[in-house]
Order: sequence, then C-alpha cells, then structure tokens
Amino acid sequence: MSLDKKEHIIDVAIELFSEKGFEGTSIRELAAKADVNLAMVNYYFGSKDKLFEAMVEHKVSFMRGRIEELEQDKTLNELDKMDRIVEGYVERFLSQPQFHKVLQQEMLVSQREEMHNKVIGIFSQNTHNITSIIEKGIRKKLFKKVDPQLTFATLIGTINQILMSKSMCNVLTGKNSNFNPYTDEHFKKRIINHLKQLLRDHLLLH
Amino acid sequence: MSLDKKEHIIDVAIELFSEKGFEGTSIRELAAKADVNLAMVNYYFGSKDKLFEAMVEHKVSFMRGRIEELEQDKTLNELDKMDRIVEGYVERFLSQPQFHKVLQQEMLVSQREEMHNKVIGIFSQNTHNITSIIEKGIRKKLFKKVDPQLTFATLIGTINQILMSKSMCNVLTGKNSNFNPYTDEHFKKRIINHLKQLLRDHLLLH
DNA sequence: AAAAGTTAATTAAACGTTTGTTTAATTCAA
DNA sequence: TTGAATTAAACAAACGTTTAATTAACTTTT
Repeated sequence: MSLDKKEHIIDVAIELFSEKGFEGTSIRELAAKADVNLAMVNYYFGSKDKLFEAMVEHKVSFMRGRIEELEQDKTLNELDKMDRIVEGYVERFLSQPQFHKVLQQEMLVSQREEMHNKVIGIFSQNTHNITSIIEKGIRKKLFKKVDPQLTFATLIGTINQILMSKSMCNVLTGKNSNFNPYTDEHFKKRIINHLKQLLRDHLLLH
Repeated sequence: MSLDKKEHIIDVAIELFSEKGFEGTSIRELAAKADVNLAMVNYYFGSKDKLFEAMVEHKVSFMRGRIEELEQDKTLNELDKMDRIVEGYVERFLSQPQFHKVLQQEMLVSQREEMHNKVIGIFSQNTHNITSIIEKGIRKKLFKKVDPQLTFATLIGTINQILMSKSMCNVLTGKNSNFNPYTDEHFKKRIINHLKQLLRDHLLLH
C-alpha cells in the first residue's frame, strides 16, 4: 500500500471536493482524475466517508499546535501575538485554499455529523486560544474593551470570505477572472496589512 | 397552480438545502417534508436545478435596491451610511439565516455554474456600491486611507462567519448548543455594535 | 539463485440502491 | 366538458460498494 498513492488520492479528492462539494463528487470521477482504479478508493480508505475523514485527519495534523505555543510565549506582548496570528492564518489559508474551502463547506453543512463536529472542534480550540489572548490584552489595559469573540469572528471571517471563491475574490479586487489571487505575493501582503491595521485600530487605545 | 404551495416547497427546500446542501437533498425527501407528491416538484419547477434557481430568484427579489438608494442619499454622511449598511445586513442575514447559508454554499462550490455566477453577480453589485461609499469617505477626508475592498470583505465575512453554523456560533459565544443565536435580539445588537465600532475604529481619523 | 508459496495490490464486472425525471392514469375545478 | 392538478408507478442513469479473478511483490524453502 504505497503511501504516495494514498496521498495522491487525497490531493485529488481535495481538489474535487472544493470545486464540487462532497456529495457532488463521485468516486468514479475521483478515481478517473487520480488515474487509479475505481475499487482502489474503497480498498485504501474503506468508504467515501472514511476517505473524507482521512483527508481531514491528514491535513489537520499538519497545522496543529502553533497557536497554543504562541499563547504561552512570554517574550511577546498581546499585539505582537495578534500580528503573528494574522501572519500565520493568512499564510496557512492561502497555501491550502482548496482544503479550507472543504472545511468551510463542512461547517456550513451538518450532513455528516461526525465530520461537522470535528471541524467545529478544531475551530473551537482556536477560538478559545485567540480570545484568551485578546482578553489578556484587555486586562493589561493594552487593548480596549472590545468583543473578543466577535473580533475573532471578524479575523477568521475576513479570510474565509476572501477564500470563498476565486471568482468572487477577483470581483472583490477588480482583477480579471483568470488571475489566481491565492498564489500572488502582493495580494497576500495586502491581506496581512489590512488585518493588522484593522486589529490595531480596533484593539489599541488611542 | 397554487402560489402558496410553490412557496411552501421553496421554503422547505431552503431548510433542507441549508442543512444538507443541494446535492445532499433528494427530491423525495423534500417532497415528503413538504407533504406533496414527488412528481409535483418537477411539475411546478421543471427540474431540481430550476427549483434552485426559482428559490434564489424568489428570495433575492425581496432584498434588492436598498443599498443603491442609500448610495445616492445626500442627507447622510459616509459614516452614517456605513451604519445603515451594517444594520441592514445584520437584519437581513439574521432574519433569513438558512437562505444565506445556501448562498454561501453556492459561492463555495462552482458546480452549478449558472447559479454560482448569479450569486457572484449579486455580491459584485454590493461590493461596488459599498466600496464606492468608502472611497467617497476617503476622498472627503472623513475616512482614513483604508483598503475599501478588504474592508468590505471584513464586513460581509464577519456576518457570514457568524451565520456559518448555529453550533459554531454557540461555540464562539460560549452558549449551550440548543440555543438559537439567530432569533436572539441581544445577540443581534451585539453583532451590530461590534461591526459599527469596528468600522469606526478602522475608518475614522483620530 | 531458482522455485514455490504467500500476501498484498490491482482489475473488470456486477450488485443493489438511490437518484432525478417521465409517463399515463386519475381526480379536481371551472 | 375541458384543462389543470395530483397521483402511483415506472424509467434509465448514476451512485457507493462488493466480489471474484488476476497480477505484482515479497518470503520462504530448496
């Protein structure tokens, strides 16, 4: 059981799921695009549902732990931490836009309850960590008395909105439709600058 | 062909599509829940795809035009206009959370291209109107030189994020899972206050 | 090092369901 | 009596999944 081949199937699955949704993607189409036999998908993963779970598991394991570390860090103040969080999120989301689109779909739809709850769980952890950084900043009178939870919703919501669709993103920024905003270094910096400035304006006393 | 019955089918469709997605909802399930015969859906709408289009058409017609008016209004300054926009958006989105979830799904997925483009089109119009209000505010030196497009992404993204899932919203706000945030007046005001304050902080010179 | 044996990988074909849609018959209303 | 509304039944196509047979890769035995 070649690990490369499993990964390759997962990669193709992310591509198709992000474009067409989970239910909108058939195993036959997936197998054809991945250039493997139809039966191999079930042979490797057991079922379509389990392929989905394996996909999430595989990708999520890549990106755990960094925020927890940051929260504990004592050399940085809360504004620095928020800057790092912005950079980390934008970096991560733009480097894997398709996967995060799949996660967004799963948040929206509560069809596959187990997966839905898993995604909510990941989100929940991040919510907790980041809001507690904001709350600490408020206690230290570094930040204003903002709404920590909705401020987090703003941060993650902005990135999700940008990620939602390439075409919508190009409409938003006035680029032509064959431009790929997610690979553009200038656009990445533009997002980071916007979010950093937004959080400064909103969080800092002045 | 009773109009009530057509509307009733559309209402049930919104409910199911928002929970299970378009592909995840079968016409049989829909007919059963709406308490009509299976064949009636195709008799009324022609096909599942056309039911979807009719649903979007029906709901979108409800909410056109208000932002255009606002843009032209000369009695309000740009900050007032932004306040009205926040109120209008939050009001509208929270009053029809399921429909807006369906729109979000359609933005994410480019499976049904015609519908995808329609939703992008609606979004595009709003983008144009609101960014031009922000730009006007900048020209009049009422606003700082912010990024108008990403500021709009922040506004709409925050609301979409909150709307994304009831369970995620309750995780975000620390409520228990059977609480319905979308019908809660306090929560609505909380969102409006957050967004107004956020925009003030971000837009106004100080 | 070759042969035999064993497990894993791969395949084409078929399975039983479910899907969206259509048909043809029937009921209802004007 | 005519046309629309409603129904149960059937349709073909597509779906996820399984099967049974074949090939490939690896181990053990000679």
